[in-house]
Amino acid sequence: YTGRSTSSTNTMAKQEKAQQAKDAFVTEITARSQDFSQWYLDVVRKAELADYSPVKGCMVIRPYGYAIWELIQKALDARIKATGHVNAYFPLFIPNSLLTKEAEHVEGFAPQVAYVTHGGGEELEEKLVVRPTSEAIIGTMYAKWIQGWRDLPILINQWANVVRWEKVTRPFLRTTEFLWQEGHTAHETEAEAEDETLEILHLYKDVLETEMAVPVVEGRKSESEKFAGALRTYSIEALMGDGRALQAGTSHNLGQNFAKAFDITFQARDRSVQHVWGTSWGMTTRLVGAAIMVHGDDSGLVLPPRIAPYQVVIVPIGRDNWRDTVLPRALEIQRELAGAGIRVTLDERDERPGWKFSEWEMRGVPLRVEIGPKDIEKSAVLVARRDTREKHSVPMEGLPSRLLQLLDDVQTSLFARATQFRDEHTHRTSDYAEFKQIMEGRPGFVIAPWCGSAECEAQIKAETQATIRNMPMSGSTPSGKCIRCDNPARYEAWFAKAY
RNA sequence: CGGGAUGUAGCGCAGCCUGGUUAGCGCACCUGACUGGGGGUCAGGGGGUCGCCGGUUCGAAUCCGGCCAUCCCGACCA
Repeated sequence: YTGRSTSSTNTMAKQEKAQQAKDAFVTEITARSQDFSQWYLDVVRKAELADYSPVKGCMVIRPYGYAIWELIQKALDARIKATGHVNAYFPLFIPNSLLTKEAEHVEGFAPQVAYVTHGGGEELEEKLVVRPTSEAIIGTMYAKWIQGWRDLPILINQWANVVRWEKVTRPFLRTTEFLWQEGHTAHETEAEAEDETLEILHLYKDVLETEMAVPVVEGRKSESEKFAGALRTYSIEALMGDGRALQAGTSHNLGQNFAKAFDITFQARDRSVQHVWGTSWGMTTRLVGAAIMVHGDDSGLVLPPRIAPYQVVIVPIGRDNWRDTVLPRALEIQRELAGAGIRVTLDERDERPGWKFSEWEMRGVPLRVEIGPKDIEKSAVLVARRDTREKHSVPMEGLPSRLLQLLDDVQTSLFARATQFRDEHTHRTSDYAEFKQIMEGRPGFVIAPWCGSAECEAQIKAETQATIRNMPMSGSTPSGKCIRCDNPARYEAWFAKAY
């Protein structure tokens, strides 16, 4: 932000001045096209979504950012409950010995774990792990709670914070501490666990697409990318505005791995004693980052109405005594809209209208209602859309239903726009030279045949920085050779450079 | 964790190289007035242990060391 003109002369034409002020503002947020990463950080800070704390990698989620998270949470929680799950809460601390019970699990998480070694002024006999995820503690409890097949399934979710000591952090996308929900279920059969894993995956996709207007690809993770200790991991993957992919949710079929490590057994219908089949799945505050990076533009945040803390902002406009003439009418409209179930705020601060317009645009409010003397005369208001920036006069009569309809339109068109962008940035090739060429820069997804070997996967990553995001279940089985080697292709894999 | 950069008021910066009154500027903020349909004008005002700790010096924002945090580029992850 370079600041406005320091000149106090009145010689500058009014228009010129306005333009200069506009330019000055525009520089307040780095242009998205110019530096996506800096743009993202600017939006997070200027829209007051989050702020840095004194602890490395730990952010403060500010009220506006938290409100977005709460709306995502609410939508997700409702779906989790509607599918028969219940919420509970497990402890933050896990005895180190429990984490180490599942070999792959501990190997995967050990480097990222924070420990508590002292308490009450004394060194602890056994250090405590600050949970990076809760399989260990929940598995331990399930072992106590499950005796016979009638105790199954157990379908528990928890909303919690977890800590992973990340080397590189970014607000929302990767923080040392983050908020999430983690579901942990136990089942009688392998098939049931697999059904559960996929049901949740579909549920996650629905939340992203319906609530957040973010299109995602559902698929299975490769061995190297799967969750530490899982049998199979599935994910939903979204494409950000800079052409990089973001894992937006994961669902794991744990098989009997954790059941065996934690002795979670039950007596089956045939009287035999068996280990349960487990799943775990989670989505995190990272989703807020996804919403920013998928929909945002040069002016800042663009929020899909369903996760917008304010869906409509009313900006009163007027002369001299506007507080007496315009404000009462604006308050009336606010009440009317709130009564129709619209999340609405009225900006009655003593600022100039243009200033307010820009501010609320930066904060991504989907619709702005302007009301001034001219509108009152016509018994109408001006409605401006954040996504298209169109501005129309709309009669006050029937305003709530008209706005509800517009909010739907915005939600739909944001999804359509994001889907189009994703599709335009999804390529398909079976030629490695072409693959490498496409992967220069930030192209989005590249669909390519893969033999399934970890070696090819690692080589491709080393040579192009691209990783296998997942292998969609809907993908056809390819007939030719692997993109990199001469072995027959077994999977259709979606590659991308990822966050 | 390696390579690079940065840290001075809420934000953006100057000052540092060459140590020396009371640390400066723009925006933002506060008070008042005029204004008000895309970031307005005038007048007056408040706000800073110069990231933290230590060293050198008569004297440190400035020189030296350590630490912390942030950003960018790589290796690891939601």
